[in-house]
Amino acid sequence: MTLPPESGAAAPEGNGERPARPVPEATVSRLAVYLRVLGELREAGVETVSSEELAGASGVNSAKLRKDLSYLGSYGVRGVGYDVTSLQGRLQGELGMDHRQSVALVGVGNLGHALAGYTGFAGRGFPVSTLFDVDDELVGSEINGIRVRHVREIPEVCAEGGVTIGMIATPGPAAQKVCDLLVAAGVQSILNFAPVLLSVPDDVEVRKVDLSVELQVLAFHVARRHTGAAAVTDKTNESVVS
Amino acid sequence: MTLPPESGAAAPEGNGERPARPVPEATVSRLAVYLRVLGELREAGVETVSSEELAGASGVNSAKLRKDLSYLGSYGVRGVGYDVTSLQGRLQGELGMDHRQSVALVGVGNLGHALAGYTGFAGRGFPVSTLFDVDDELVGSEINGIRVRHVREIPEVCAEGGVTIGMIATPGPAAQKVCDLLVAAGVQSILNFAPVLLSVPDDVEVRKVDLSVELQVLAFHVARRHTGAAAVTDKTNESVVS
DNA sequence: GCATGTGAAGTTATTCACAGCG
DNA sequence: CGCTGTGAATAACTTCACATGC
Repeated sequence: MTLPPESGAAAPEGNGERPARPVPEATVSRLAVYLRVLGELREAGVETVSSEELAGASGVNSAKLRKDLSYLGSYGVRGVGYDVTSLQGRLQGELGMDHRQSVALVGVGNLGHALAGYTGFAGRGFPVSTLFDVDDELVGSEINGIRVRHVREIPEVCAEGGVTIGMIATPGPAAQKVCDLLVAAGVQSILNFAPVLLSVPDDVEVRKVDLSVELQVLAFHVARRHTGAAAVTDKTNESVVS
Repeated sequence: MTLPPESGAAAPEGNGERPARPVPEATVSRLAVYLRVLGELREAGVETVSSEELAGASGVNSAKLRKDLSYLGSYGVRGVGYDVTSLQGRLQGELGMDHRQSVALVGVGNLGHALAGYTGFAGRGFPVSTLFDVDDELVGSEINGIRVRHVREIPEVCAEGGVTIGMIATPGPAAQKVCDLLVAAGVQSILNFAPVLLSVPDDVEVRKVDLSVELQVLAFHVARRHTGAAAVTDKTNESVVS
């Protein structure tokens, strides 16, 4: 039985905003992608999409998309498709965009500086509200209009500012210490760019972005091609063939 | 039948360096992590690790680690563990680090600039050898000692330089065009930071890093906690509990 | 008629648990 | 003995295929 543990009263509507469904982790990241695509569609004036179209624009197949959306309940119209605006709203709610999200970034070095200025975050509902660093040269300065504060201020500032998400872009050796400070400040979601494994209480969610790992996976495939082997077990490909 | 499809004529060589095993995609990214940890261990003077230790330091459980390594053949000693140096060498080979990898980065804006200066790449065997941009202000200048060239030069420069991996850090709208140029130049592995779906021939491997998606996944979990729900189906957690 | 929503089947990945070897 | 290596069991995820309902 692999079926979604259907949590009791389904309450299709009324205004029952909460089927309390257990969304698979793999689905969550795709929902974020669908949400971006829906935004583009809406800007383009599209009012309705079929699963086929939305899936195509998101790089997945339509069955997967429908299954993903089914975890949120039924929001499509048979024979027609999905209303772009209302599906967008539904996804925003599901992905926590109706709560205010406030992001703190620790480590304003090379990468951190770029992240602080990355317009993609604010544009997508994740304004970086505070910057932290240990470097006294930087503390007190402003980057992209945001003042850099000293790492030791993390506890107060994060609590005051209602920070929900912390990003760590420090050198590896500093990351755990910073992480501990964030956790102590009540931050329960952390995006870690430092190439180290963070230890956290298990009510804290950590996601790691490791750029070297990404390159290494690509290098593996380069090597495979030269070895002439059929490489990997996988099958993930809907790319448009030239 | 889940067993490795054993690809026909196995060992062309004398000393069986290649079982021609089909490494699962999920395993590949973890191998990259193990490789990093092994490097750290070696620098710390450690000569032998058990699967338990290496797994702990990598954030996975030991059964998974052993299974992962088993795809490369047997390199451990029962009752003892793995020799750090030789396992490191084995992984480097498997991950294509014995081929020369040369990385081209397209888009030297906010994020691209940071990537160009990211020491983690060169340090881990992925020197960024060439930068490209369309901005005439940038073309001709140097960043981190690397000259910025015009995007239209991609074909020649990539071919000459033997570029094996392309990184795209342009704004979304430019990404597909850049991607086409890279592909035309023979680049078969691309790391895409632009928030768009790239179309490529299916002999080209694309990996996408979407920072907003990462944040959104975290936001989802933030929202879940406030909803008090048991959230997700998943179970991916080996974080050290405080 | 047509596209959604979903059980059921298939595939891939993880974990268990223990045989086998140093 | 202890720790590796691995079949067998479990779980997660994907795809199929079709009944369902607009």
